[in-house]
Amino acid sequence: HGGSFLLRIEDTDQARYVEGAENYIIESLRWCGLEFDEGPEQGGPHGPYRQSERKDQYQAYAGQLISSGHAYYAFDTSDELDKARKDAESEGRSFSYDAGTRLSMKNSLSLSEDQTQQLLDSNASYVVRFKMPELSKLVEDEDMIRGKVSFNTTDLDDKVLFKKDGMPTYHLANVVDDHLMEITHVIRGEEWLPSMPLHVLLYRALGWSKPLFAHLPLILKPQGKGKLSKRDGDKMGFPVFPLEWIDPVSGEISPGYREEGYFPEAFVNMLAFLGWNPGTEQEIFSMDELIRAFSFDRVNKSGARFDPEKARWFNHQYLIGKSDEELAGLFEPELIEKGVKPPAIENLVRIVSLVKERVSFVSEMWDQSFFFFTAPDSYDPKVAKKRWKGEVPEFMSQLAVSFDSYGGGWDASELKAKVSDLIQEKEQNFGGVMNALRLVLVGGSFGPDLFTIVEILGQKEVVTRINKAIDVLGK
RNA sequence: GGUCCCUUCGUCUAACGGUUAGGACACAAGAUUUUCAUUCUUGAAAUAGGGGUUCGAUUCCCCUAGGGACUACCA
Repeated sequence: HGGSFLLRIEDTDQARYVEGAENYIIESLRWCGLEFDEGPEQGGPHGPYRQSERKDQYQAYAGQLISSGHAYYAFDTSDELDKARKDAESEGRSFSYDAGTRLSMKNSLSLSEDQTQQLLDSNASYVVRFKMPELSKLVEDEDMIRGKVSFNTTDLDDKVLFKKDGMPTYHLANVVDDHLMEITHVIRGEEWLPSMPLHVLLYRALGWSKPLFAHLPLILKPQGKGKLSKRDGDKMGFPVFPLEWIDPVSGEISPGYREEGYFPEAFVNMLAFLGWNPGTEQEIFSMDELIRAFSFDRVNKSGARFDPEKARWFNHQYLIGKSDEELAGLFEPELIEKGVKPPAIENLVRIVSLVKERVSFVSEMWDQSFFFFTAPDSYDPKVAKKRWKGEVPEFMSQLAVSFDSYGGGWDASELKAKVSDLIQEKEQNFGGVMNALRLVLVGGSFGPDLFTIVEILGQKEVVTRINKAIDVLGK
């Protein structure tokens, strides 16, 4: 839409302050490629960007709401509120601080003006509550995703707008800041839908025009009931956080998509398709394509179950879309970590091209290609039993001699022709020999084209491996 | 419990009154192949149930059921 993207930190709950959380949010957005134009670090015309630094404004607006009759002081202690809740519960009802109960509570509506003033003067702690209109009134608003959504004011309660610690609640801070910071679109999770009428009423009470609302569907657990939680990821082995997070207090580590080896493009693409689709059969979208294709009318209303398998698939798609050179660059550090000296870059590029189709993550390339870098230290016993028998060991030693004395061009097709001739000459079974040679070179029954492996390993190494296998597996 | 939102293959979803209900993931079978994968082909798989409205409902309305969210001086 060509607008500005502001990052605002909603840190009005001082009790829940977490060291490093703000930085984590910023780093996560950047990793995803979501660049914001204004925020706490770089500043901008709508600052400050932390609500804790905008504290002064909220009190003024709370005061304005009180003078205009849209809000009131409440002096109830938390003990008194607990008691009211308990009393209601014992009668089988649930307590709601609303038009029906507010006059029996301790607030500037039930108290006289003098009493209220006295409490205020004596520095009694108080909160400011929104005075929900008591007449049954329909609050309707247009949600960009859900269309018309309606609530009745008689079902709504008097929410706290301003806390006794001098900080606003989300409801007040969000409305005030969105107005002051000229926010045009409020796009948030569906869990906020029940708060929409309160927010609409607040905009009206303050005499402001409201932004557009869009309530997005939630991400649900892969199995079972409810929305996706960190526990589901731990249980099923997938991350729920974009970046690894280490809790500064408990030290608990939550894995991240970045650390698991997901490409940010794949992560964003996967997420974009949870609850939205372009209406075409295209599934792989770059950030630019996503920006161009996205529209609210193609966002679904119902929650979307997260599918870890599909997430893997997205990563696979991006992996095979990358150049062999780029992947080789990403794979090289893994080799060093495994204690392997990386081969010449052109060889590594070639190896990568052979295995990229087979994996979803760079980290999986090692399992598919280790035999290019290090001789197998064991032979799959099942394969050995099946393939290393009869005349095979004898033929293998002849093959070793033949490879050793080979003086022609060392490339896959020539070698294949040469070995085929030898097989025919000695009346061997082609498939049987191939499988045995594969066992010798890679240690099992897997891997890309065998003669390509032979070519890449080189004359000396191939001979060494054959002789080693004869030693280990016997003649 | 109350309020609000939602409901198409196992999962993500397409079809904005007329389609043999389409695609993708996962699954199964077959083909290819020197192995394992890849790839290709094929298959199985859905309109929650019941009422309306209509010539005609996946599509519009109502009820039921199921799911989800909220119900804090948290966001």
